[in-house]
Amino acid sequence: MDSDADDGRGGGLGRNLTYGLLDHLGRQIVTGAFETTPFPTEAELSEQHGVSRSVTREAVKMLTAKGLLTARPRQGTSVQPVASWNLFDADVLRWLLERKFSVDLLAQFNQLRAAIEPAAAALAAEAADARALALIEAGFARMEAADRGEDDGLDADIAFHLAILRASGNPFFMQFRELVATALRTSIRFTNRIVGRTADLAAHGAVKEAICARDPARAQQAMAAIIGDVMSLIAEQRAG
Amino acid sequence: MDSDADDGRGGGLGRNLTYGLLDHLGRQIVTGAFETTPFPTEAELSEQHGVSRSVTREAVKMLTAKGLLTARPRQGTSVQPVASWNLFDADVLRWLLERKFSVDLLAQFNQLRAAIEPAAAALAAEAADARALALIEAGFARMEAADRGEDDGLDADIAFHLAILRASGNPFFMQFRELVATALRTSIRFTNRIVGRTADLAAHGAVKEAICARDPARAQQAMAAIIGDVMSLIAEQRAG
DNA sequence: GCTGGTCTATTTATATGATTAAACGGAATC
DNA sequence: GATTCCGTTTAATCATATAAATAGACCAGC
Repeated sequence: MDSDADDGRGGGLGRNLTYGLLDHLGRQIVTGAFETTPFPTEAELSEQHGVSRSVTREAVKMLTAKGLLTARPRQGTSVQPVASWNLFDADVLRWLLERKFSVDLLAQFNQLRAAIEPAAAALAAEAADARALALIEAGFARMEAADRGEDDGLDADIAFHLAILRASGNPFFMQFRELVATALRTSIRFTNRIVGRTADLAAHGAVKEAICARDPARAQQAMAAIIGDVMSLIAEQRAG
Repeated sequence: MDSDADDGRGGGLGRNLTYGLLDHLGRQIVTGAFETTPFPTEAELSEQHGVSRSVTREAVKMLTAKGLLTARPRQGTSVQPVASWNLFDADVLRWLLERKFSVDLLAQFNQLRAAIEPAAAALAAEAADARALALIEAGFARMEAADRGEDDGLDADIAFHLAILRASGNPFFMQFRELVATALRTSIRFTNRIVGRTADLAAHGAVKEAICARDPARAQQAMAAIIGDVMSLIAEQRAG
């Protein structure tokens, strides 16, 4: 308990010892802390972090459920290859994006967005009910307000994109809500000149209009333009 | 040769008591067993399944990590709303698809495939290396063999689609490999007349050719045609 | 020397108990 | 009526013991 290794308590994530350890180990794993050194045994983890074996085991089990670890008797606990990590777990994605900040990973995530969000916009144009449309319009209104300096640009942008994913009516597309929010929020440090620009406002408005007009093709195209714009800006950052 | 990802005992289900309980509870949750009745307490779970509290707690922690449960002192453990389930966890998806067999869910998953796989095919046409191309060709060769009755049609179909996702070079697209495999394998009972048909062979060949020719647009279009075909067949099943 | 089995040490897996902390209902209080 | 306080319930945590699994050392037999 006099171990100063886990003094980061009190943070929002440190809801309890298990979640604190989960977060700590998750970060360590994605930053490659155990690429050269073997993953500690239960006893070592417990001692290093000053917690009981129960806490250690439950944190390890959660990391196992997220695909980061595997544990076998006598062999010990070891980090799984990246291919088996569940990148669509919000915790895992956050750890990955927060680690060093990988522009490559952000670019790859936006390749995914380029596939997902236009399709979601098209579905939304077909299937959105009144409530979903209202949320999209509310999101856009916030972006307009942000443009006038009356709201937060990032929050407004996120709200708009999440509203469209929700309006798709497809639970698999809705699943990306948390991931997109995480990615946008985590990457703000790097791309804060990108989101919330005036240029975006027109493009977002075009998406909103197309969905309200029940025009899937136009909605898809307009959303593709937004993501394409973001991707080219990331490519610029990458080059220069 | 036979890369048995699943150990003899049904893929880690009966690997130990914790995984057994995890699977059992996961199925119960997605089938709605606790929609009316409250989720049991630790002590009740332990007693009902004849296992120790350690096993119970660790299984609950894994289900928590997958977004199915939440636990708080005094309030007990309770099932989370479906919106917070991690549908991109292979276990969760399998439980969902196996439960009753939901055609709606299968249709929605194929809406996702319609967004993902054409984009992956386009990326593959741009980025695939020699090894990735070889895997795609091997997958197609297996489909041809299956058409002659010399291989399993489902396995061949899965191998082909997974090879393209891998060839995209994007870890987020690769993430869908396990999910697509799970969905195809689980839905075979329902759609076994769909996969492995002769008509598919030409469409799959077109995708392969386009990727080998480094033609992203054509690869995307050809893949979209395949998924579109599957979707219309599901729609038929649904109607009739 | 090689082959095959056994034995042992190590580590996770499981069981069990006791204690602590958090959340909530409701009684007591103002 | 709102607030404070207390008791109950339950998960959270700690601690310890035993079981199971297995990698690697060891050993017998040929």
